[in-house]
Amino acid sequence: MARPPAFDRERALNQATKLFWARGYHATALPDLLETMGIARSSFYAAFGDKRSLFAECLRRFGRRTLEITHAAQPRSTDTADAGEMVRGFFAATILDVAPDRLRNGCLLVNSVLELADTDPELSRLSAQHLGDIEDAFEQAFDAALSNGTLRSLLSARDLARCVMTLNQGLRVQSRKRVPRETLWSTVENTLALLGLSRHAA
Amino acid sequence: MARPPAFDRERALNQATKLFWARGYHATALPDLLETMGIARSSFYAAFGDKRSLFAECLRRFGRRTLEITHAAQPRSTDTADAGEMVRGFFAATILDVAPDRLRNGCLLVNSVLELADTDPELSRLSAQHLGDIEDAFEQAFDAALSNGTLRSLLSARDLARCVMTLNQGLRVQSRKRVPRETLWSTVENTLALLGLSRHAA
DNA sequence: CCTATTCTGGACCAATCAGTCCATAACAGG
DNA sequence: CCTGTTATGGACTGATTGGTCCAGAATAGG
Repeated sequence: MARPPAFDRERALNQATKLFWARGYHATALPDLLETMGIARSSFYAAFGDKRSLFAECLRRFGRRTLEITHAAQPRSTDTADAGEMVRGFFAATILDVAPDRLRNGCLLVNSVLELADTDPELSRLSAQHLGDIEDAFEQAFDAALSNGTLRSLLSARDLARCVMTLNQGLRVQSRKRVPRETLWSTVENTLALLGLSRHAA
Repeated sequence: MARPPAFDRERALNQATKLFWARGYHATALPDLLETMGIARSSFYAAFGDKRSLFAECLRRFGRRTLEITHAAQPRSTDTADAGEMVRGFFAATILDVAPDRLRNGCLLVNSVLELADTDPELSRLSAQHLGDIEDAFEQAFDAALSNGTLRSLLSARDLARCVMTLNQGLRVQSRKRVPRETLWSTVENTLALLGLSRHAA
């Protein structure tokens, strides 16, 4: 019994995420958001409340999606899980199987942690928390792999997960430096081999 | 034969760097800069030209200083150089021997690469270039160590340097997440051991 | 003491920022 | 077809942005 919205909410959020991802929070102006979202000012405030709220929602969506990628990278059951394959799958999905401009943008969560650490600690902490969720997923995989013997390591599951996440974050910085995909991937291979997460290495 | 400046240029630059370091480029407003620098608006534009120029100068100073730290971490002559000690020294200087708030700010170069990748590619590239200088310093050290036999590795000097820089950048992200110093350091130890850069490990 | 030169404080500017408001348009149920 | 309800477009706001300008203060050389 009312006028229906003229825009697709999901699509609008995706477009907004793209822009925040590329430019960051502060440098993304409202008029630009409105344009890519294909939405008028008042509709924007009615539907999303706030620039900051919109950003928080983009962050959550991005975090959720990335966590899904992480889980999807572990196809088999826990018993036969190869933790190395999971990590490799994660990096393949986010480095190899990704459009050039997406790769260049790095990771929205990493970008936001850095940008907002001082300006908006709450949003920064939210980003960090999503990264923490991914780290936890890795830790669980390592824990399982250490238990069932498919992985042997001097490091604990937690330490392994931390190393992988540090590697990940370092790679996202490299991405924004426009380091070519192949170089990123060779860093992944080298590091995974050293961590004992590669079947091809010592 | 003229009125002398009423502010200390070096000190003003240091203060400006601090602010940029904590908040980033976009979120640092001119009035805040003027206040911490202890300088009036017109003097600012006379002395530094521009907000952007000032930032570029801060970037150069920061890059130069960090490169000095990198070189200072390699005390001995090239022949007996222990590349592992150099890397460890670098991380000790920038993680252990640093005030809490500095640690929390991460690295100005890393922060700027990410923040300005899309908004101001030139400044981003400038930051990336300074990081590249540091990477080159590591590579030279590794090259020397591989030559004189103090270091053996499956990886090339270049690959090693890339791994160390990726580790470094990952750690700077962790810093801004407020991961405690000890945790950062244990990641350093773990990774260096795996890279064969620690005398205590395999 | 006077003058040439430089620096300083603050008024001022246009542009842009995020956010509000309201008259009107578009639909759904009766 | 009418009415109640929601969405839309765009005018408008006050605050803040980076940057300019100029009158006057401070100094050094003569």
